[in-house]
Amino acid sequence: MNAPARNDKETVVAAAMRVLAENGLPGLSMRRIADELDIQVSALYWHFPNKQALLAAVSAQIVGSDPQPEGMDAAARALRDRLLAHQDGAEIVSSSLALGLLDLPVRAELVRAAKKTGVDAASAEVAADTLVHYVIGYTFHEQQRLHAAIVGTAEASVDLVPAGAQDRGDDFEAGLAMIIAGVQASASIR
Amino acid sequence: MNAPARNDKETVVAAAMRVLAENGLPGLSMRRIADELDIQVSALYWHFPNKQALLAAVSAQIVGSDPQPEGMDAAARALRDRLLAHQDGAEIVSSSLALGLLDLPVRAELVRAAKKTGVDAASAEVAADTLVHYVIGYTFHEQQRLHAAIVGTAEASVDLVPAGAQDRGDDFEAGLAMIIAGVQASASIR
DNA sequence: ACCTGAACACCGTTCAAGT
DNA sequence: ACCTGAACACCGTTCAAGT
Repeated sequence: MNAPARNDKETVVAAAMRVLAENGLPGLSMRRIADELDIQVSALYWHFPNKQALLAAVSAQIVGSDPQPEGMDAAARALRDRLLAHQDGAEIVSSSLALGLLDLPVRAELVRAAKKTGVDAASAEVAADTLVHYVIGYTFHEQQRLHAAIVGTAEASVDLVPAGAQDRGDDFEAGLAMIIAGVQASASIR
Repeated sequence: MNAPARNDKETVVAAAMRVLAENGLPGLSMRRIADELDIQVSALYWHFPNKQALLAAVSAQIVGSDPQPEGMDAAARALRDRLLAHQDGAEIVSSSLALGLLDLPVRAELVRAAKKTGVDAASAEVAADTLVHYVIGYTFHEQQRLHAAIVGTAEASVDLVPAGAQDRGDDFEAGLAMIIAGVQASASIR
């Protein structure tokens, strides 16, 4: 009855986002994405050369496009919020980034903000990368624990979760403040 | 001719380390480990409940046991060296750690060294975790790029690799110094 | 205590062929 | 330009049965 499915990169990525939201990264298989679109798995390979390329497009969607809040702290927090907004967001972005398949829009703002503290250009790049590694590493860890808590026996009392989440956020802020203090210390040396 | 294979956790982990060294994490399958030991895959499940548990034992081997160098910088460098000594070491350790299946011996020394700078106990924990996230995140990124460079077309000129590796190490040191400066700055505030 | 053999329910990727 | 259908070479995990 329906006309045969006609998709493009955009609709494929949108389907992948839906599968990710429902099944997480372990459930984000090419077959499940194809099922979501009511097409054969092999059809996906017309749109993307392989799964990593598709995941890179998903990553780009997760980290969003240009308008970034100003300042190292706000930019770092914005990245963290984007990652937290999607199941296993940090892990997906981490691997796309490591494979060099993803440009992180927030990095430019981190470099800009670091320079404003008075460090030289090379140090600003280092500061940006250090912050990115911290935010992704911290959030990855956090999301994995969340996943383990869900998969593991549902023994954790429900009312401990919000309290734990608050602590996690506080620890994130404390570590972030430490790194920013380090950047500023590097600036005042010169 | 041979007596039937009789293994324990130790020999299984040793076999896994050999498979990892030769094939990397993507090639570290239960079947390949079983082949290395000349046993059936199912036999591995007598020794470990699942693959993640086996990977946690591999991770423990990678990060080594107790004697750690003193000082935040030396301890962080020691962790990095351990990760770099094994293919995909950072990725394996990262996931075991996130799943709460691995104790990092170096963390205790990082906490101890942080306290020596004069920060309070809570800040010392935050400092240790921040450093751990940085080291693992940085090294993960580095090892993935290395892998991508090998898999990708062998177009990169060979003489650029040592130079690039040196730059990577320098950037690691610069970021490390920044975080440590941040810890010391936190200490001098109080 | 440790292993075999067979099965189940999946994977990513390729390729000729269709419209 | 986009999709089907079928195949290839794999996965992790379970389970009854053997010694």
